[in-house]
Amino acid sequence: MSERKIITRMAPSPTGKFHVGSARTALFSYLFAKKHGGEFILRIEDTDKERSKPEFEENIIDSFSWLGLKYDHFYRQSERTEIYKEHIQKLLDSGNAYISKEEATEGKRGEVIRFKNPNIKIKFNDIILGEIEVDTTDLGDFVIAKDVDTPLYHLTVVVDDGLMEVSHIIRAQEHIANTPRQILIMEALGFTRPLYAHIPLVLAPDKTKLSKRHGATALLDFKDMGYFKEAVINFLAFIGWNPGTEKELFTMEELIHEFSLEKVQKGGGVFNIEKLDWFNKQYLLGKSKEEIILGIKHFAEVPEDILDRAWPTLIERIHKFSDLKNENLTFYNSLPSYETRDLIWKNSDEYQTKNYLKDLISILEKANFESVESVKSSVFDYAEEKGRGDVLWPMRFALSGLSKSPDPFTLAYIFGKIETIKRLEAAYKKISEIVS
RNA sequence: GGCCCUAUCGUCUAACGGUUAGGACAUCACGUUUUCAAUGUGAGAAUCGGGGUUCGAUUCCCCGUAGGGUCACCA
Repeated sequence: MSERKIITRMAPSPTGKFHVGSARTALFSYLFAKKHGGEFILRIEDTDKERSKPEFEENIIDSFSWLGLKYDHFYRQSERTEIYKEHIQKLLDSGNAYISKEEATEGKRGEVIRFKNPNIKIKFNDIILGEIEVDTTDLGDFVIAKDVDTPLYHLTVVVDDGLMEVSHIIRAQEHIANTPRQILIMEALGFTRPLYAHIPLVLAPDKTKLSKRHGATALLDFKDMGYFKEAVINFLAFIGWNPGTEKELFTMEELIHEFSLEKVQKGGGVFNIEKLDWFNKQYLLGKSKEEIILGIKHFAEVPEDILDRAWPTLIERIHKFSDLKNENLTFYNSLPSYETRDLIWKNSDEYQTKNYLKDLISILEKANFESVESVKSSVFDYAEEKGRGDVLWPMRFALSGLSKSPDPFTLAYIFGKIETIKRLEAAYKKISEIVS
């Protein structure tokens, strides 16, 4: 359609932590540019001196770098005041804007610069939504700057998109209402009109726009919770877009290759954290031992020496590393404390259990602890003979002290012979006390 | 309220006029299992309502209804 070089941009304002919804917008913008061999711009919209904060700009930059969204150009609007000044003057000179005397009230100045609204109908063709027509009369003569040195959003956006030759404005649907007035300014300034693609909103479970009041919404919170960036990207890409095939797992490269604005949904999509967890689990399963151990160490305290054997078990029941915090893992570090009676399986009794424990100790003293399987094979015949639950439950309980835990063979393998025997002996001693 | 947008399982979605309306997440059941988890198999679950157009509408049009966005000297 357009023969212009493809240039997209993400233009966040540093007035809060970078949001997952914004991250999704940035991702789409990035994917589209890269798919077409174009450029992607990150532009910090910090004209509001009161609300803009350096730490939020830093948060935006960190967010981009975590996700691996590399931008080809970086701008900061606060450094472009002269440029805006020129254009405001141009508008003033051409009669498209004027200095307006206002009633100076609290927080408002007595003089602002307003755009002279021609009161026409503006029609634009949104790539996702189709044709949209709005009568700009309702907009009135809107304010574009407080004074020549203090430009406001609509003016700066138009000037920058024009000067930076942005070809496709890909932004959230909440900006639809802004589009007509920006087109008005754009035409007054003589810039080439870009193409628009307003992408659907990311919604909270209550179907309203996702915001701070809906729990974790800052992108980097997800990093802190131990989610993988691949999972977050994959998940975010699937809110409002899908490839039309049944493939669900996509790398960034594959997304770049497959992405198209035509397949973007019109309506908003709920941020379904359970699906994110599922994506994360898929990526977790594909991670290297080193990466996994690193993640585990970050969120849980498990003795270094058993990690080498315990890691596959530790990630079995989690979706993301922070889930480890909800697991009871203290038994890995020290001898578990438990009620002696809990050692006894269903219909078994303390006398039998005591004997099982004793036999288990002698069997395991001769056992091979090379693998889970070798432990299992040494114990299993005995367990079969006496009753699986009767033998295996006390063995597992002696090792973990928990009614829910990994199986006894795995536990024994993780702990090794010495620690395993030690725990079984402790259990034997406990049960001996109530038997005698 | 004005303006604008949207509408398929609970959720993310497929279908580009003709399908037993497909998949995924979640849920449930069953199998496996000493427990939990994992895993395997299977099940339930949707076209907002009403009119058209058409031989035929999830699909196209209109009207309702519902939901959302936006109405700053913020971005």
